[in-house]
Amino acid sequence: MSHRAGLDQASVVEAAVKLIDEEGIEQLSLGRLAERLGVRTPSLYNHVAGLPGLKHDLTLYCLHDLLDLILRSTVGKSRAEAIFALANAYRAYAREAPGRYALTVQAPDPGDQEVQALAQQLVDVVRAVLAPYRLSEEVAIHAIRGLRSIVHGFISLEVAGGFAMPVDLDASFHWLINLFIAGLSQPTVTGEKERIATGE
Amino acid sequence: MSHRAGLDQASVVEAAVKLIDEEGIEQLSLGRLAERLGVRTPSLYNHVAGLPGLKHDLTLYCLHDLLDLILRSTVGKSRAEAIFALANAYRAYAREAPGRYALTVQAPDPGDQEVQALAQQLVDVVRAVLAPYRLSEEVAIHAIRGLRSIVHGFISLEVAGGFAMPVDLDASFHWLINLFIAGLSQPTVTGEKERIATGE
DNA sequence: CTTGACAAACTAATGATATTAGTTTAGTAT
DNA sequence: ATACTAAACTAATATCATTAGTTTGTCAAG
Repeated sequence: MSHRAGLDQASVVEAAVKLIDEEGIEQLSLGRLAERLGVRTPSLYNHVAGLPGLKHDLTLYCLHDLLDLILRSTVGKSRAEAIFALANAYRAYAREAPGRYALTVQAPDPGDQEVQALAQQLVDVVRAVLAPYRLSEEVAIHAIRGLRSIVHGFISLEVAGGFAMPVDLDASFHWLINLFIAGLSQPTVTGEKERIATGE
Repeated sequence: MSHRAGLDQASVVEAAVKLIDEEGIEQLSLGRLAERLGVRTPSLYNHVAGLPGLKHDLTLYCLHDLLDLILRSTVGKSRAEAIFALANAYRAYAREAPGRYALTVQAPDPGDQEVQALAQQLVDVVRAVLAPYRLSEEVAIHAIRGLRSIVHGFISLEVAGGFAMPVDLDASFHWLINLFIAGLSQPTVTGEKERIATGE
């Protein structure tokens, strides 16, 4: 039975997802993956374009995964409820599958149309969630970037173990999202030009 | 002149800093570093404890570097001015030296006292900058985590090329920091609401 | 001035890793 | 049955980190 293991691109990518979920993203190598699949390393080249190709395929897989989760979490909700749902879904994904989350954040090749399209769809969900606040086009972009920064920043520091202090992480996350939502409803933040020095 | 290159730990670490500044963190390898120093790879083991040891030493170097910059940027300032100064200094560091910034953020080994101490000093600067807002101990921790998340999240997405839209990044960053500051002065965010509700 | 110790550099070897080239073979279509 | 295709293989190369053991500057003590 050593010949014809019956692999294809999907089964290889799925095995890789299992590997990073169980052993972490840093343990991902073609050798380990081949071992799990009962196959020699070079055989994988029949299904993925080497390690870079595998990572690309994995990124696509995880972006789909995450997009699906985010969509499900926010459907039928609006305003604060939707923002909390989105933020919590992101954070839950990163906690459950840190390896997969890392793949969704890695620097996308600007020339990669598929990845760009999925990343854009994620941005569009954030945009839709913020739509009820009726922000100007420019402020809307600030807010999209802001919410992504907050969520990603908190999650990164959390999974990296950057928060050592003895205060509940859920409470801190909730507090921060709440601060963001409060800011969205404040005219001084959302519209009028501020006059605070940038501190050069 | 091939023997006795006259290296020591400091010169090796400094050469590594130059390497990651010029070629990026992903190009850091003992082979490349040795080549730059005109030495064979194993010779580096006389000065650093392999690649992990080198990264540890580099992390220490960069944390010192960043802490110094942050301290200088905020001295003599308070409140909004100090927060903007801190945030801008962080962001400037990450833009000028992405490789070095990445080292300051990588997951610290909980057992590493030196790194822990420096990370704590950075947190203390943030705490000091937020002190004038007279937050409760718990809210202060939320705010410290929040500001770190915002700054780190924005910077990460920015250097990863995650912001593709045609709106000025400086303006978005400024908007977000401004939102945070506005939130700090809002009773509903900082926790006054509960105290009022309990009749104090 | 010689000598010996130490440390800095070396060579050589090992083991992971990714990758390519070329070969065998199973499954399928003609 | 035959031939094509694609999936798997073996073999080889290159890069990287690491360890072991060896040579050789440098410097200080006699």
